[in-house]
Amino acid sequence: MGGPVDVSGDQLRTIVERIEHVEKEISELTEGKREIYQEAKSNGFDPKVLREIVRLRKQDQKERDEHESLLEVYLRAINGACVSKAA
Amino acid sequence: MGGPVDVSGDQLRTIVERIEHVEKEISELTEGKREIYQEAKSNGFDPKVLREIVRLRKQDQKERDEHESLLEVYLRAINGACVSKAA
Amino acid sequence: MGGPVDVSGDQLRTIVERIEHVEKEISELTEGKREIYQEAKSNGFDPKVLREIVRLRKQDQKERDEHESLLEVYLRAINGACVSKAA
Amino acid sequence: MGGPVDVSGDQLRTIVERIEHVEKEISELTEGKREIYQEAKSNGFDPKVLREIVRLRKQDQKERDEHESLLEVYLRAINGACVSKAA
DNA sequence: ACGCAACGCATCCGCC
DNA sequence: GGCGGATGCGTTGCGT
Repeated sequence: MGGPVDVSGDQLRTIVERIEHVEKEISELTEGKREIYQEAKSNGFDPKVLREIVRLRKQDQKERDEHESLLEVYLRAINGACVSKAA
Repeated sequence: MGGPVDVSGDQLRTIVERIEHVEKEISELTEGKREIYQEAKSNGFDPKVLREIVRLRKQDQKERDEHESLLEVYLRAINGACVSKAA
Repeated sequence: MGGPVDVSGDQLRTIVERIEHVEKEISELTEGKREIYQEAKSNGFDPKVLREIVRLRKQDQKERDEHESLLEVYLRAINGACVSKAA
Repeated sequence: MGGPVDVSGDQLRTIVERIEHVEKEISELTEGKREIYQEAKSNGFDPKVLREIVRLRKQDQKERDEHESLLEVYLRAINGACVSKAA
């Protein structure tokens, strides 16, 4: 224990403040999101269904990405060494 | 300080021990799972591919379930009040 | 089937896109946050401790706010509910 | 194409099923755990406190002390930030 | 040993 | 004000 810790004090403070700043921005955006849902609801849209739609679209995209990488894994497994006894 | 506290004390102890017991069982099973993977690997199976397979099967099942409940949501939305202006 | 449905369809699409947009912004900021932690770590800071600090400071701030508003309530009660800032 | 592949296929299927079985058991135990907490709650125990107790009992005393002192050092560094290179 | 990913936990918000 | 669901955090386990 000694000097280095003290030296880090300023760095530490900067880091923490940067994190806090970005977290503040995130929570503001989250708030904005909530307002969009509220507004939609007041226009007669069911928030639950809206969330479901958003969720599904996100998931579909993700699956597409995964299938791609999965394919890669399988191809490598076939070319490589999936099973030793079947070699 | 008197009886009631002691009664709660016993109950509390029982509860905590039950939880700890089930957690112990879980960690033992987790250990067993790890061993299965190890064994499979020593038999020449690529653990990564195995995990991918397990994961996919789980996901497929999940999706099936979700689609079901999703369908329900949509049907209710149609019968109910998804949009007021389009009514 | 006719106009009203299309109108709702457009509204719906707009809503969904707005939500997706704000979610994209959020995930970008989250990414930025991750990078800050990474950078800090590479400078020798323990991320876990950093997170703990951020968490504690948030909590302290919250308590401070609560305390402040409580104080305000008390002061207003004393003054007879006419002062806004305890001036 | 012939025997060996089929043999591997059977092995593979067996492995996957064994894994899925143990995972099923795990999730059932997890469910049981949840029920214990529910039951405790309905008997007037605060789940949060229960979890804390379990957590504390699990946690190694020594590690806790180390973590605590490290945190303290950091907090002092942030409040202080006084020295530049050697205390 | 590090980084990534999945799981479970704690918190928060909306609903009842 | 309690409850359930959704979101974000933290932890643990896995692969590299």
